Amino acid sequence: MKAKGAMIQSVRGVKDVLPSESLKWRLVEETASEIFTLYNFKEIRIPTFEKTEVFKRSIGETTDIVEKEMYTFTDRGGESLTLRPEGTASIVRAYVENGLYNPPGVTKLFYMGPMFRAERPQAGRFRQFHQIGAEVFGTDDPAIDAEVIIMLMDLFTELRVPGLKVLLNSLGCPECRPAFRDALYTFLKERASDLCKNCQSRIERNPLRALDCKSPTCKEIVENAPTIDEYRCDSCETHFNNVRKPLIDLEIPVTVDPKLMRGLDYYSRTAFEVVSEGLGAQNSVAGGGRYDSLVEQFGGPKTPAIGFALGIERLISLLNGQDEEELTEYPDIFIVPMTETASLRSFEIAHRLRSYGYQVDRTFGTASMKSMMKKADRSKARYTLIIGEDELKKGTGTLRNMSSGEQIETSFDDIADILDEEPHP
RNA sequence: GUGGGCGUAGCUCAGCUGGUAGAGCACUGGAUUGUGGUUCCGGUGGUCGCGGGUUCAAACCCCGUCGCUCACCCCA
Repeated sequence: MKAKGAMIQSVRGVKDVLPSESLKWRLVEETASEIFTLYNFKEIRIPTFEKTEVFKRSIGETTDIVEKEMYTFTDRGGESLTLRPEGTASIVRAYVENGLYNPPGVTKLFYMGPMFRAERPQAGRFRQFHQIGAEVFGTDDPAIDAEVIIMLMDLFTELRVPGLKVLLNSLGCPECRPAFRDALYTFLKERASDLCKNCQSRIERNPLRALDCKSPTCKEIVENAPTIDEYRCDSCETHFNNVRKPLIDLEIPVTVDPKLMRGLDYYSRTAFEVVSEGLGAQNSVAGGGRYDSLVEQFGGPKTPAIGFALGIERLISLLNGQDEEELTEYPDIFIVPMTETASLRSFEIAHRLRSYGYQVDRTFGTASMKSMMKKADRSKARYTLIIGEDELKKGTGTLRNMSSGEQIETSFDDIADILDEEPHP
């Protein structure tokens, strides 16, 4: 590489999706869109950045995301804007702003796109990453909680992702959670000196999070900590049971995990996470839960809601080694024009074949026949159409079947018919 | 922000106790005046991440720096 200008690298933690991967992305996005449509979800497209306030108000001031992970900048008018670190906040803002609660009823929305968090990158974690998410507004019927989880698992099943399980918990509601929180607080406070530094600071800020600390000593201590089960009110308990029942009936691999907490402040009741082995330390492919007071916080009418988001990069890494060849679309026909005149003539032929829906490519530039055939071979086209002096005189081309090596001379008008007769492999 | 590992050809990597660079793949030409995939022969391609130090001599040792990567925190 003779570097005249120094190479410019991409920003840390962001990735290019190269052609070798992009078909998998399309498969994931299209499949999600199809499955969600089966459940009558409608797509919503929201901006990539918002007023910073949108995220501060929804995600919570003391969460890591808001405290240190947001890409925030000041625009020309002096207003603080932020590249969205997640989708739900924007969806809620859009739901309220556009009055989607009218007419009243259930609103089912999905979205996909990039999210931004200024974290240190590692396996399965990027600064720009992509999520597919879905949100349902307007009902707290546990049936919708179950439906949303079933829909998510349908997507994974359709994509044939192996070895997933759903971790499920209910975080309680504003009625019962405070009591649990207090109990946990005093429990932790009494043992503060034995906890790791992180958990010590969690006691005041967000004691719930000490429950899924990975430090061995904390794990041991927390083993005997009070759990939400003991504090859930009757209505939360019933709700939780009714979320679980349909999942069990449909044999969705659900594990109740009383220690499953959510990092973001807005969750209540149902919380779930879909985890996989083989993702490294970041083993969660999707996460979601219920947020019954967020719409109100955004100035809308009291509207219960539930949603989830899945990480596209993580999902795709679970797809690796699966059917990569099958996904790729190779040309049906590759044209090798041997002269200038042939090159000109091939425009017309290629154009007609494409209009019939065939994928067509050709050589560019001058090269030996041998090297042009090599290019044809590498394109993995089913057929090569050779057009040289002899053919031009007769108005024909030589059509070569690249797997059998058979070739026939054909008039340009008949090529499409010949391709049609051959079933696609 | 903290810690570990790693930066050698386009890619994957080798390079012993320091002696001024190698393989495979890829690319390209030929064997085969208009025919690819196999084989054989040849060729292009490297300021060994960058800067400094030690030394007669550094890809190799030392210091710094940048980048990548994994992990912690946390999350998708």
